[in-house]
Amino acid sequence: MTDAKKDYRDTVFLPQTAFPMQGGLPKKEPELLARWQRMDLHGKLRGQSAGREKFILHDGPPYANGNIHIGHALNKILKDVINRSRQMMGFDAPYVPGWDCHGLPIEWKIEEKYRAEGKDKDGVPILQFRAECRAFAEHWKTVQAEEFQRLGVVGDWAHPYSTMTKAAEAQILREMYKFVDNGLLYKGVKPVMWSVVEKTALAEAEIEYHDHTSTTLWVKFPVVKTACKELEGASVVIWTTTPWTIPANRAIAYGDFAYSVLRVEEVAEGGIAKVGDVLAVAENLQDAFVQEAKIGRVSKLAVLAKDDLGSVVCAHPFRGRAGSDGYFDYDVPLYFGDFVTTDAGTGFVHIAPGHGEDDFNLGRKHKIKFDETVGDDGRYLPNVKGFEGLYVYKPDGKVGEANGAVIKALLDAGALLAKKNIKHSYPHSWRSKAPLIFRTTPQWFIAMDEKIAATGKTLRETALESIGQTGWYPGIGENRIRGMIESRPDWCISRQRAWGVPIALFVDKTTGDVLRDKAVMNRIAAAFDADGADAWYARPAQEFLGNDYRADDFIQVFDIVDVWFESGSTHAFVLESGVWPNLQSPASLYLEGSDQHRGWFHSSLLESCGTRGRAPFDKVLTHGFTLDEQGRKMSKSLGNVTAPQEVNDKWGADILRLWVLSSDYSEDLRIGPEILKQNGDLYRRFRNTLRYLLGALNGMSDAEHVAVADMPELERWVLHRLHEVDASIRADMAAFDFGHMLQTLHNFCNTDLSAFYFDIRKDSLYCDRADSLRRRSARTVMEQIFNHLAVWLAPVLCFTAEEAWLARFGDDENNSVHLQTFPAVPAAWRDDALAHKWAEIRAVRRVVTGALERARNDKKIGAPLQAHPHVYVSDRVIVTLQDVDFAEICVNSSLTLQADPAPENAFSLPDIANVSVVVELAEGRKCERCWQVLPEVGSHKDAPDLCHRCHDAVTHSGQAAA
RNA sequence: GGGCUUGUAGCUCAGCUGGUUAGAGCGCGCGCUUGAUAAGCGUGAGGUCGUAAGUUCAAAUCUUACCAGGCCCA
Repeated sequence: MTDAKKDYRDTVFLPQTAFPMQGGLPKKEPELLARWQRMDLHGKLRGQSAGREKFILHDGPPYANGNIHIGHALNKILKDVINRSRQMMGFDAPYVPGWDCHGLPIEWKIEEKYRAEGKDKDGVPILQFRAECRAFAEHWKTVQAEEFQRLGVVGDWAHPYSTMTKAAEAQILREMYKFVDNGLLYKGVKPVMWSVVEKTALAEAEIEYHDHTSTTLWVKFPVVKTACKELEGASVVIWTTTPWTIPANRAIAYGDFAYSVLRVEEVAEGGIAKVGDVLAVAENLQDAFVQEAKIGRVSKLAVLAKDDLGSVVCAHPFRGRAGSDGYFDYDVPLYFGDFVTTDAGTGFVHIAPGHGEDDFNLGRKHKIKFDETVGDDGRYLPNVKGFEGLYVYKPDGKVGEANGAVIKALLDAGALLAKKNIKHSYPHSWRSKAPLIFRTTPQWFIAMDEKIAATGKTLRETALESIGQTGWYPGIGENRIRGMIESRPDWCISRQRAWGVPIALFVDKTTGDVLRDKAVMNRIAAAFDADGADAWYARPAQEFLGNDYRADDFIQVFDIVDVWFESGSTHAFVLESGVWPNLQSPASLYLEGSDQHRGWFHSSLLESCGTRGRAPFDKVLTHGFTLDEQGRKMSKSLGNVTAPQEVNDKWGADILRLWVLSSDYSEDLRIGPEILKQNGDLYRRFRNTLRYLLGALNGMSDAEHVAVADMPELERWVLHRLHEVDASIRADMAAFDFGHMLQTLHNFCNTDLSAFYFDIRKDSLYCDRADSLRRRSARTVMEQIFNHLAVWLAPVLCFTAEEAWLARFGDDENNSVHLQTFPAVPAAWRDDALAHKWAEIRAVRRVVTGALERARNDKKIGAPLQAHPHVYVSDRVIVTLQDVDFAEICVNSSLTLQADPAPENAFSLPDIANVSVVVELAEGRKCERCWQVLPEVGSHKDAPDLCHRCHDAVTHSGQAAA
């Protein structure tokens, strides 16, 4: 033959596209963001979908006090994918992002700044302080908005909501007034951690634990009433680390374990017990007690169990005390407490409901009456007769006289058995470092179990009903929030703080009643409309009260409302307000981390049930938390933190989005370098599929289109798959099952397209004449694949799908994949019989590829085009395969199908019966253009290296596609 | 300590109401291709289903305990 073979590369239609293989996302994504901004994508979306059925995902507001972390990214990405997919399913899905701006963490930041400047918060005018808090929140709101948008989140970023706007503050107040109107708001008391130095309550996070030396006491409480003979004339022994709480004692708690009744037979040196005393203590603490109390010898009279103690009533050790005017003459009953342990003490816990959490709860459970005993300055109040005015802690934080006075009184009463100093961990103020006390304070509550006049139901009942009417995703969320609502106490909505919305009420100084005058409340709310909540601090009380009342007769309430009440009211000042006319209430969906069963879902549910009688949402979806690759919590000290900003810069936001959707977000999600790399690989498959399609569609025009009926079976099978995939992923999107959707899409790209359809059609695409029916059919179908795939991927890979879309349709600024809806799939594409047939074809093909692999290992062949498989199958299968070009399907140059019995050495697969393959070399020479090995090559004098097809194609090259 | 919850190949996930040798994709090894080429195709090796008991003819799937996580409380 000729020496120099002709190079036919230029006559082959190789894929051509400007869409690069490498994403370069960190650089590309900001460009696309700027483009969306320029073209006002969000505005176009809204305009385009006006009038459609609405889907309202109401944003739960993040707290504006720092950069976003990976958990924020997870949350916002998930919301964005849901919004985008609903939009593309044909809904109008407007999204208004929001921020939670009031609250303690921001106050702390400003206080911290003051401390650094040597200033004291209390010396700063409150309006100035609030202004600084506002500026701080505003700053972080701006930062977070940037960071969220970088993730590709589309929404009304120009008009977000926040809890600190005037309109929001005014509406929050109006929501509170609704609870005044419906009678659920009441004033009660609650024990809090109190600093007598700062005269303020402290939140959990403001408390530091340091060692502190406390005087501990063992004290007798004489039994005065009991059904248990063994306890007649005996005393119950309690142990306390806070002697000053003894005057506030109202009960004694016992546990579920054995108690001994002991008779003192002998007192050791220094002991103050008396011979003949009969004392009850927990059995396994009795030895320690006997030793501490310096009791020489005891005899055990009896052992009692939990049930023996239920009916016991003691007297307070100060009963009948001179100078107390009978103040202590009440009964001290015994109650079971599940918090009682035998770690230390006597197994009996003295209960002062005003001075401890467990104490308060037990008191509430048994409706124990009690007084406030200690004032905000740390002194006993006047009602504590005989002790009034004594300091528990002095204003300088030092121990006051109260302990000493109590100990002396106990000694006088003969009730003290022992005392001892111990060093233990004790709560202190983070500011003054002074020790704290538990103290009841007046607070505002929303009642859970009072009937609302309008409905005749309690808030708890209404909330529980609403839970049943809400769709919970995953379903287990319902159990969780139901349990919480069933068991929660009344909602304490007041805080003694500065940065928030004041509970703007007036309380009558003489009656203690809340002023419920509509005119006054309206004036206050109007002032909030005009000036925000600052009005409450800036304007004189008389201005609100008008001419009907005198400011001197009322106490103006300066407590602020719990921030959970604020965010629980977002449905009112965002969805219902009319400020965003796109929105409506109730929301279709609330979506947050599973911690919000206790937080935002919970407070929104209660707020809305109390004011509107139903939940503000139809569905609630929760996601898990982000952990590192080992499933551990992320922390700076472990060095396992993945920051979204870093992922954006290294991989791109599309990879982060892919990570969210490829994970099972209903559980906790893991993230780290390996998982990101994996998602990078996953991404490449999607990107390359789009890229191959773009390359294959180079120069495609409508003139090339082929009617479905005229297409080869392979193309019609692909259309069937499009139909199938479309149905599957629409169902997935509706059910928020994006993991399954992504898997379906990935398998489609991977298994159906890349490894099967594209692999087979490469030959036709590259080498057939441009006007051939086969090639035109392939391009017609590939156009459909592209149009579907790009749109299917758009909610998840919002940047890449757009990039591909523009590469195909031009970057006219009105153009965007995000303005598309999922294209309709003609029902005619579905062909179950064809699908069944092609499933069988692919099964036989697997045996062929297996045989080719063995031939390759035997060095018999290299590329599949060198091979000519002899395929031995049953008559039935021959019928299946006879009207398709099975050589083409297996990417071989030629192939023989035969129904003969297979030779001994034929290749077969265990799971595919009656199919065996023997691989031979294809006969003939390699066509230099299409690389098929065919006997005909050499028969054309003018082109001795070409097969018939290629000769024809080259001869008619003028008709080649561009 | 309590409530809810999770634990299947290196990774991300399927495995419904218990029933043949536990699946997929990725990654990894090997081979092919060099006309999707920092790509494509084929193929192979990976799991005592957290551990231990129990129920059952039969358990990843049911029960109990334990271990290791997570969220929310205390």
